[in-house]
Amino acid sequence: MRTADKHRKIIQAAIHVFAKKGFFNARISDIAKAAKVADGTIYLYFNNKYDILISLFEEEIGNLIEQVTGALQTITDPRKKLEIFALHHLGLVEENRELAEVLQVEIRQSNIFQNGYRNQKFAEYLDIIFAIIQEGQEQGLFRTDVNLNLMKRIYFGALDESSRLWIQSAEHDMSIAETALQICDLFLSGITRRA
Amino acid sequence: MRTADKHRKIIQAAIHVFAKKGFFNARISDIAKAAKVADGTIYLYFNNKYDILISLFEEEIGNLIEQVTGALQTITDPRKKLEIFALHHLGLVEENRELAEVLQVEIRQSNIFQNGYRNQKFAEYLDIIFAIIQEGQEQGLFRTDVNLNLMKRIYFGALDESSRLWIQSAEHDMSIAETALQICDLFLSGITRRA
Amino acid sequence: MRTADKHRKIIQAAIHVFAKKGFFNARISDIAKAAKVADGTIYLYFNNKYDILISLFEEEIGNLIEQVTGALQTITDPRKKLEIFALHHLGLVEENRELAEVLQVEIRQSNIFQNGYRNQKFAEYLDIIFAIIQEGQEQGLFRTDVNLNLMKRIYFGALDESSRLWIQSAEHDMSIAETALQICDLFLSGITRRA
Amino acid sequence: MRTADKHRKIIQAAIHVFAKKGFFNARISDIAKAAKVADGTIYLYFNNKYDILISLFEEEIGNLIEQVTGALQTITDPRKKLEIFALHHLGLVEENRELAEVLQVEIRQSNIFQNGYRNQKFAEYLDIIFAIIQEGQEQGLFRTDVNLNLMKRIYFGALDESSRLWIQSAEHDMSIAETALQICDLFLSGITRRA
DNA sequence: TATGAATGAGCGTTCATTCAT
DNA sequence: GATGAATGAACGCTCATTCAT
Repeated sequence: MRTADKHRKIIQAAIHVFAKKGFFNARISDIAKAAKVADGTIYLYFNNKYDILISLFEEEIGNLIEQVTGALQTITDPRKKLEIFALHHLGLVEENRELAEVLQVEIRQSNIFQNGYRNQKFAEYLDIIFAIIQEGQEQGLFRTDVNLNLMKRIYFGALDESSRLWIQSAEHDMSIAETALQICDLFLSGITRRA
Repeated sequence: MRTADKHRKIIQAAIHVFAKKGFFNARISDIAKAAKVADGTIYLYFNNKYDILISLFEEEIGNLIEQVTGALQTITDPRKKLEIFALHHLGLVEENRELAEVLQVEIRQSNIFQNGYRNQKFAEYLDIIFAIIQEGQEQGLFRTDVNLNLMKRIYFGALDESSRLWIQSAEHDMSIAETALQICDLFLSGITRRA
Repeated sequence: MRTADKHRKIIQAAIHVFAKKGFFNARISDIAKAAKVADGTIYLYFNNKYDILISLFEEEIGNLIEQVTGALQTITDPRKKLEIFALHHLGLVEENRELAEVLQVEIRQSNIFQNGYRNQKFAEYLDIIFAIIQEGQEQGLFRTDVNLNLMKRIYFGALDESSRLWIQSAEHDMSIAETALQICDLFLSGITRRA
Repeated sequence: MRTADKHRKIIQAAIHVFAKKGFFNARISDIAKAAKVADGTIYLYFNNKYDILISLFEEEIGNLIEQVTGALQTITDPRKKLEIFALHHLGLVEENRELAEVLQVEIRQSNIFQNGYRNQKFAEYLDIIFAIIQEGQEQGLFRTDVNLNLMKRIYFGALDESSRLWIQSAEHDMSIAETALQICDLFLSGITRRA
């Protein structure tokens, strides 16, 4: 438990530091200080600086997946499911803004790791959208004339870019929930099958 | 003229190197080698490494804006305009894939510069979408119940995330143009005012 | 203690390297090698290269001041005090020739630091002479028709230039102590009040 | 003539720049800009950066020697000669303050040139004092119990340190001429042979 | 001669990582 | 396990010098 605690503490510290400075501008000593451990201690829990980022991704997106999946469990209407997803995805900005920033910014950098690391968890996360839309298509609710993988990306892209807008703006016209609902509404209007 | 040439050559080299390695993993000597100039020569044209990235952004997005604006000039239908924008935005992936990668990845990093640099050109680029949607609203074509700034971001996010998908994938279900048209179609379905 | 040791070790190494090459020709790696530490270690003890020189000045002149002040403690005759000062000042050439060289050469460079660093310790050192002469004047031993600050500088200049002569020369007509006594004698003859 | 002119112009510019920044902090391009020539032009007149400093020394001290020697020509009394020398040496601070600064600061750095350059002209300059004192000794005016080379250095050191004081101070108790006279008076009192 | 763009060796400094305690 | 002092490879940037024009 001790070990798990310290691992957590370092990840939390890393989220804080990466959010503020970005991965490359962040120093191991910054993270160590924020985690209130010695620099060397970090290397008892992680192989290297990149490993912190990878672990952070896997664990935090894993959590997200769990939460979203849990919230979707009792829902049957794919349209409602898309709404839940949107509320959760944007909700992260309020619940854990720093994590949202880190995931948004660093997740993109396919070349952040010069080795060929692929973020499997992120793919899983996107697949939640994929499954929902597929389900809707099967129920005859959603259009089938647009590529499914593309729709998945469109929805995610819309949500994520809006999330970034929210983070960057000082003032906001709408609440984060309202934003999520509008995006979902627009998307549903777009993908709904019409007579 | 000589001077402008070398400036260009260095920017081109930087696009190549940043696309491959990312800004932080890129070395000045990598760029110099790619541009076939000496390391020191780079500093005759740019103040520092960050300045290369900033210049790259401003110039290349400036070019994009010019091209898109030019292509939109003769079009009157806002729906057609959105299509043109999509074709151009995604078209960049084919025309200049490396530039597309750099703009996508590095443009996000609000904290890449620890000073408070704001990418004015990028805002201008997004405003093209804003203006089109606004025009459509004024003509009674588009919904007005969704926040305009949000719609702008939704469209851009959808396009950009799809662009990223395209870049990352080895094989593709559709052509880049087809992808653009599908995204536009979906978005138009979503934002179209209905009786 | 370990820490203080290494600080000392680096200062000693810097004295050695600065004496041989001068501040600007000296390389951090030269000092590191002479101190038998890694280059980076130096930056655990000093902010930058200039800081090494500043610390060196402050500490070593501080030591000098302590030694001279200690030696003057029991003396009452200002004339004897001037002699003691001369013996100490020139004595440094024998005791720690490299330090003498560094202090002599680099101390002058008011523009060595492009920022406005003022060597407070050096002023303190000169003030020892000032106080002695002033005391002699009060006792009616020394002339009062020559500006006191000027006299201070004359004595110091004479001693220091002689010190430089000694360092530069391969062979010497007199011992360093004899030199000090002659300078003192000459100065005393010059400043003594006559009937 | 053209050539000599440009040579002069560069030397003058170097005096200006070295005085302000010091030899090592000075850039060739600073000197070129001050001389209103191109960087490359400097290398048509000087072998390298060190060569500028060496030439500057030789020429300017050569000028000094000429001037002082000229002024001493008609004087017979060695005491008067020492006074003339002092007035000239300190006079430089007023006539050409920047040159005075450069000569004072950079002349010391025996290790400024990592090769073994010896400043012959400076030795000549000091020998003027040597000759005067020797003459005074031969005329029975000056003490012979103090080493002649030492006396030379004492006088020079006193003058030069006073010159530095003058340069560094914002306000002055006395005129530069008065200062010179006081130093000379003190020195003469010190070296005068007494019954 | 004169220019100044181009060169590239060289150095101060940083910081991820190690390891003796 | 935990520490943090020490390491040293690595890199951005500078600037004396060169050379094509």
